[in-house]
Amino acid sequence: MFRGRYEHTMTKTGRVSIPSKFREVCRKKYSDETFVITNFDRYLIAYPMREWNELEKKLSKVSITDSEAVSSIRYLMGNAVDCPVDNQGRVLIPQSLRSYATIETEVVLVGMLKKIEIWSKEIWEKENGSGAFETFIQSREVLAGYGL
Amino acid sequence: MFRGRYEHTMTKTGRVSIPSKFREVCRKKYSDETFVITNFDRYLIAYPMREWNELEKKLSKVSITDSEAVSSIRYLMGNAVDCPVDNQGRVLIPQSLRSYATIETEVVLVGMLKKIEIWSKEIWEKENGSGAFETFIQSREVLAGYGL
DNA sequence: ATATATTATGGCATATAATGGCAGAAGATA
DNA sequence: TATCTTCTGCCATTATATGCCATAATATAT
Repeated sequence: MFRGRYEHTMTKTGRVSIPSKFREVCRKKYSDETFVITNFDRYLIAYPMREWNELEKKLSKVSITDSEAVSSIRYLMGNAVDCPVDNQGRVLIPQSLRSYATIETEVVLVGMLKKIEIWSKEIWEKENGSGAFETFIQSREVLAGYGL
Repeated sequence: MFRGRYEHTMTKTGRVSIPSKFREVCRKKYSDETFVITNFDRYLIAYPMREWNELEKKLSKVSITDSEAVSSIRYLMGNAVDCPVDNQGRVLIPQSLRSYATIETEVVLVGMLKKIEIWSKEIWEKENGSGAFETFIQSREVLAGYGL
């Protein structure tokens, strides 16, 4: 599982190094080093290809006549991009996703179990900077519902 | 599976480049680079030939006595056009389909699992532009019914 | 502490993608 | 048959993506 937080810088061409611990998870657990990256709220989510394929398998059962479901699929699939990891351990994040998440140079990568979140550092600090501890203390009881 | 969204421009002669990632799916998964394009809603759908054949197989089970189904089939089949991909990776979209989807120059291509949607950029932005995320959040529960 | 390996990242060269332009081929129309 | 239109192949250009090498920083081993 992916865990931990890393701060990396993006090159001018839009490439970001995947932390080596994450790549190790890719090799050992998924024996594949390709991610599918999509935008979410104000940040990006990178799924290992296998996890993404599971999702697609479910989505492909949806009838083309179910227009509400189709438009959700259109959102998910339309924003998804294959991002293979190169020999230097980097992915190219396409312009569209960069501008969506307002990523320019400083990037925060967060391991989130089966996927990775990619934030612009600026937005990360706004939403998860100081105050994150207090928020955690206040809302962690909800985890009780999951056996914690 | 086809995924991702691309904005391309159509030439004056009505040719549109198929994104290289889509062509790669054609080669690897379908080992064929011909699409069948038909109109659907206010946009076009391009099926790889093999997927189109599957669709025809299902449609051929419909009884001629089911006049409602028959007229839907007539619509789908009557507008379907074979569109081979040329050496530059482009397809010619016939005039009839272009005018149906009001495509003039700017085109949005969306990977939708086993098929591709082709939108005029103008209509795309009206229906899927800003606010798409909010719509997605609101309607994604429908996907829960499919095990997501 | 020093040597060695690994990681992150910048820079550059090359390949590929997208697409405009043009010319000949094929087909339609008069 | 002559003329016009649309289709199709090919070349050229530009921007972007990709591969590779170099370096600096960090971690690991001896």
